[in-house]
This record gives sequence, C-alpha cells and structure tokens, in this order.
Amino acid sequence: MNGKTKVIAVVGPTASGKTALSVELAVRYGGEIISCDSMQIYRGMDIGTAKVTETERRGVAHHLVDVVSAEDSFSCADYARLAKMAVEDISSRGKIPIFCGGTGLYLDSVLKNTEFSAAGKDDEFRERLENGYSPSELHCMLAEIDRESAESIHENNVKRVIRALEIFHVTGRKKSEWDALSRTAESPYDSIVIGLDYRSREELYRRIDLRVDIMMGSGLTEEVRALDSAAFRASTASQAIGYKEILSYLDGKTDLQTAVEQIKQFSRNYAKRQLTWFGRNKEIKWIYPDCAPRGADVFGYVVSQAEEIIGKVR
RNA sequence: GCCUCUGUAGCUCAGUCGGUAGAGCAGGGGACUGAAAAUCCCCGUGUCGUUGGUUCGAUUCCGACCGGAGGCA
Repeated sequence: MNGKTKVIAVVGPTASGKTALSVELAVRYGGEIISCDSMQIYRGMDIGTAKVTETERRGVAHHLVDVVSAEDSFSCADYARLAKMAVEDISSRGKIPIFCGGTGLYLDSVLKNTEFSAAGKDDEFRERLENGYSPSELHCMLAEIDRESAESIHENNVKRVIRALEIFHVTGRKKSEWDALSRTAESPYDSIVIGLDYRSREELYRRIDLRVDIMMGSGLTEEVRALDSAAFRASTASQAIGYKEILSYLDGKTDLQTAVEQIKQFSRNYAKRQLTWFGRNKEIKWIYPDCAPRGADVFGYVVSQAEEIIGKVR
C-alpha cells in the first residue's frame, strides 16, 4: 500500500478480444472503462473502429469514447489530460478505472505521467516547412538547433523532424530538453497491465480479416459516406484504417474488393506495430487465448488468467 | 494442328550482350513524447519450369518437353 491510485489496463493488437475482457473485469471488480483508442475518441466512427456497442457494454460506464467530432483534431496530450480526469472521477466514486485499448502511446502517456512540452501545434509553421524544404534540409535545420534530437530522428521521418523544429520554434527550447523533463514526474498510479495476444500470428491475422468482413457486412461503407465532408477528409480521423480506403472507393479510385483487401492488409500491419510497441513494456502480463486448453471455453480461460494476474498483484 | 509471347523470391515483375540475380508488395524485426489506426528505419539464396546440347562455364544461346496467355485456322 503506497497510496497510489490502482488502475487496470487491457491492451493488445486489434481484434485480440480486449473489449469483452475489459467489460468482464469491470463487472467482476466494480470498474469503469476508460477507452484508450485514438479513433474511438471520435463520434460517428463506430463500425470501422469496432467501437463498443450498447450490448457489449453490459451497463458498464465507458469513458473517452465519442468525445470529439470526427472533424476535430485531437492529440495525445489532450488524451492524457482527459484520461487523468476520468481516473480521478472513477476512483473518487470508489470504482476501479480500467483502461482498454490499443493505442500504446496514449496509455503510456497516462501511466508514466508524461509531462508534455509546453509547445502546442502551429499549423502555419508546419505547413511552411512541409512545403518549403526537402527532408534533408529540414533535418539539417534540426541538427543545427538540437543535435541530440536530430540524431535520434531519421531524416525521412519528416513529421517528427518538423515537430522537433516546431517545439523549438514555439518554446525556444529543444525537444530533447523537454523530453528529459517529461520523464521526471513520478506516476501517481499503481497499474496492472494485461496484454492479449495470440501465440499464432496467423490466428491473429485470421481474426483481423474476419472482423473486417463483419465490418463491411455491418455497413462500413454507409458509415463512411455519412461522415464524408471536406472537413472530415482534412482531419486526422479520416486517416483511420477502414475509412481512408472506403473514401478512396467512394471516389472511384479503387474497387470495393481492393479496398477491403487493403483494409485487411493495413490492419494486419497495424497489429504488428502495436505488438512492437507493447513488446517493449516488460510490465505487461500477457494472456494468449490460443493457449486455452483444448476444448475449454476460451473466454473463460482468458478471464481466469486475468483474475490470476490481478489476484497476484493485489 | 500451326504461329507468337511467356515460365526468375510467398505475389507482381526487372535483369544477366554467357561468369549462379534484384525491386515493389507480402512476411519478419525495430523506433516512437501534442497527426500515433499516423510516421519512419533495418532484413532478399531463390533447383532463375524440366531436360538435353553448345561452351572452360548457361538462369542467360539452341533443341525437345511440360505449364500459362494470345493469335491463325
């Protein structure tokens, strides 16, 4: 007992079964869910983000779902702010906050209590750099003001190079300085992080493909059509897997079958990136649904594994 | 039946004027601090369809055969 707020988190790649487990744990332990998904944040994006349905929620309160319009911009820093408030709110009512989602950066920023730099974004500045310079020119500019950051960011990663330049432009201090500073705050949480993954990568990929087919059958095309607008197309949300491909189909740039294949493909690639992110967090306790005993109820197995993990730490 | 084209990495295809071959995608690994479902980095030996021949040497040239595509009749 150290007085820190207890939180549970369920993480893992897309289609690994996080939603059902998190709700089950919330029911068993008296918890409320805090979504940790960069796309479920947006209103109107339900089918393509596999957002928790009313039935799936089983009466459990869900936070940080549908909080902004799909045309708005949103950031990790915004998320961290809202998530901390949600944790406060939930635990003040004697309930356990349970994070659930696949956006590793978002979760870490909360659990590790990342102190974000004071540099907000400056769209004009970004645009000017994007259009006015080559990647190597930008990288040289960064090397001049912040050698350390320049060394850790690859020249071709223009987005990052520009952000580092932006931080200096806005605050007059280096990104590397801010980064060091951001790591000094201690986490106010005691967290148990449960990861869901499949021992068989193929099995995970099969689940992803299947889920995409279900999304299509549930009317993803109609959902995207309903969201379509100039503002949506200019937004971060429209970059989401499933949305950008259908948009391209609606424009007649790809046929539907190709679009669906791409959605599956990009989802699989994405799942791999998620696993890489979570893989470096050695605190995560992994559960593999495909390791359930032959003939056993898989979900029951997953839940009992989770209970064991939670029980041990408590 | 004849003619032409074609057979190279899981897929799509380059290439070797004869000295055993390389891209994209897939796949694998990695990074990640205000766009993160984004962005970016690293990893390519495969009977070069089979089989004869020519050659010091053939995936590359020639013949036959077997797939595939098209054309003529």
